[in-house]
Amino acid sequence: MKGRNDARLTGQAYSQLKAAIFEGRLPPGTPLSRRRLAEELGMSAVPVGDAILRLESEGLIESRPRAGTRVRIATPQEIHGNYVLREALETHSARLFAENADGRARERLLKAAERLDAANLALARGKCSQFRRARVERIHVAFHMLIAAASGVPALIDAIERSRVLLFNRLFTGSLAASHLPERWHRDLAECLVSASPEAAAEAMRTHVRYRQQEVIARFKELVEARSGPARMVRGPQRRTLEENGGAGALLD
Amino acid sequence: MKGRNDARLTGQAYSQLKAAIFEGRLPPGTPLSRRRLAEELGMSAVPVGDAILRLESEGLIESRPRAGTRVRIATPQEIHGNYVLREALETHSARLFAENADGRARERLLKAAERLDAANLALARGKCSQFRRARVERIHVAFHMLIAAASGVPALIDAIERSRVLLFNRLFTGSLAASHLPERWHRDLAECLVSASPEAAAEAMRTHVRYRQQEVIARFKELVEARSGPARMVRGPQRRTLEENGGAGALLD
DNA sequence: CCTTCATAACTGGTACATCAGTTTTTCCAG
DNA sequence: CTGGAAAAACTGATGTACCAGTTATGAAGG
Repeated sequence: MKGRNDARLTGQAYSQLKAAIFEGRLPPGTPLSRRRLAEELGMSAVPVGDAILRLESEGLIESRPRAGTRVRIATPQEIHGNYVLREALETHSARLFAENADGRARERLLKAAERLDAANLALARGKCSQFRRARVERIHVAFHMLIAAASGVPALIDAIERSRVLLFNRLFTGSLAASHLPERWHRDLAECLVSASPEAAAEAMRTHVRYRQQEVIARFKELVEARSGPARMVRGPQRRTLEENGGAGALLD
Repeated sequence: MKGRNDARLTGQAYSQLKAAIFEGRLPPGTPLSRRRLAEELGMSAVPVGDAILRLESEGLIESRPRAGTRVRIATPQEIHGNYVLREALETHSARLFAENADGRARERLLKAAERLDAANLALARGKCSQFRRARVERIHVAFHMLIAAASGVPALIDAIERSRVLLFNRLFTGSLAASHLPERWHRDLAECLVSASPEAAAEAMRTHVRYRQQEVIARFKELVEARSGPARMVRGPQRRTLEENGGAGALLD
């Protein structure tokens, strides 16, 4: 996803904002002011605006003209839709992997699956610090991108990355990432992708995605219900929340 | 795809540029200068820059920092990749249609298929003026979007629209849109989607997409070979091409 | 005629100032 | 206190000016 523009200010603003959103330093709902961000990032408002435009087109941010910009808050419908999209993309990705992947790629996938299952198990046992969850999530993304990469089709790889980005943001910042998975969950999937027919691989991936989908949506709903007691985040002053979340420090690496 | 920003200057620039690209008034390779465009559109360079940024993120335009912006030229690999992506998305879309679509949607799809086949036939017989091709292409898009819409999942619908947008631009401006299709091509597909099982519907769509993919890529290659005689568009002054393509008029509706 | 290289023209990137619309706060009447 | 209107503060949108990097141009030398 990185481009030639990362050297420019606009690219810096984009990267830093994106990272801050992913790592939970700017949770969903946080207001983002161009001027404020420009000041904290040490640049003018224009490149910040460009970065915001880009993040908005990726769905991480929403902006109402002349009325404010904020980190987007996901609805259950959106999460559901995102899983539908992922089912389409990753199912095909799995099929292509089973068809085309060479020996090296297959070996690497098996190893990645082992690592991922181990990390998930460790996470389920130990405590779920934000840092550890982020690390496991990175491994998880790497696993799926390994499958996608075997297709050799940039358009497909980008689309999968994009859909994951959206989901990751929503889930991670909503503290939904930590969930108990079957112990050999990814390993079984990987073995199927490596040795079964393309159709079987696609179906295995479909099952995989749908399982997660149901689990995540169930958790999300219960989370939403739990926090909807005093009907929060509906009214009230929502300015200056950036400072409350750590101020200038929230944007540093 | 349209948003609240269409009322703003940035939205106007976006819409007009997009339309001009689609309708062939700005063929692939045309250099786009912010200042020049700003002048012709009667606005400043900033909203034009925002529109360009947006179009770039959609893949219609490419821009090298401080060295120029131009309408993107597709490579055969990109076209192939786009069809791979479409196979993933539309296959799933067809499956969902067969699963979920209500009676009204099924009826409308059958009618749309009839209309599309008729239009294609007429196009194959008559002459292929740019205007007529554009019209048929609109019907074609509507047909596929009808299938996508039945899923009720915005993320999927947008992804399909986006992938079509890219392809349409590349093909249409490359004068590849006109091709001879089997007479009942879309009608058979529609009937399968309407009455067969989800799996059969998905497979029918897969065949459909792959058929077009092979056909289009073959034509594209022969087109590229045909025009690569004097090794064109490699060197030579490429400025002021906007004026050559109709000047200010090229951006009007 | 072809290459080389300096210069001029043009490009996108950024800063700053200002405009117009929205939200929050303030303050006064009830 | 309450309600509501006016004003203040803030927001994104846009215009203008300028900078730094790239490309085209054309003159000078082979």
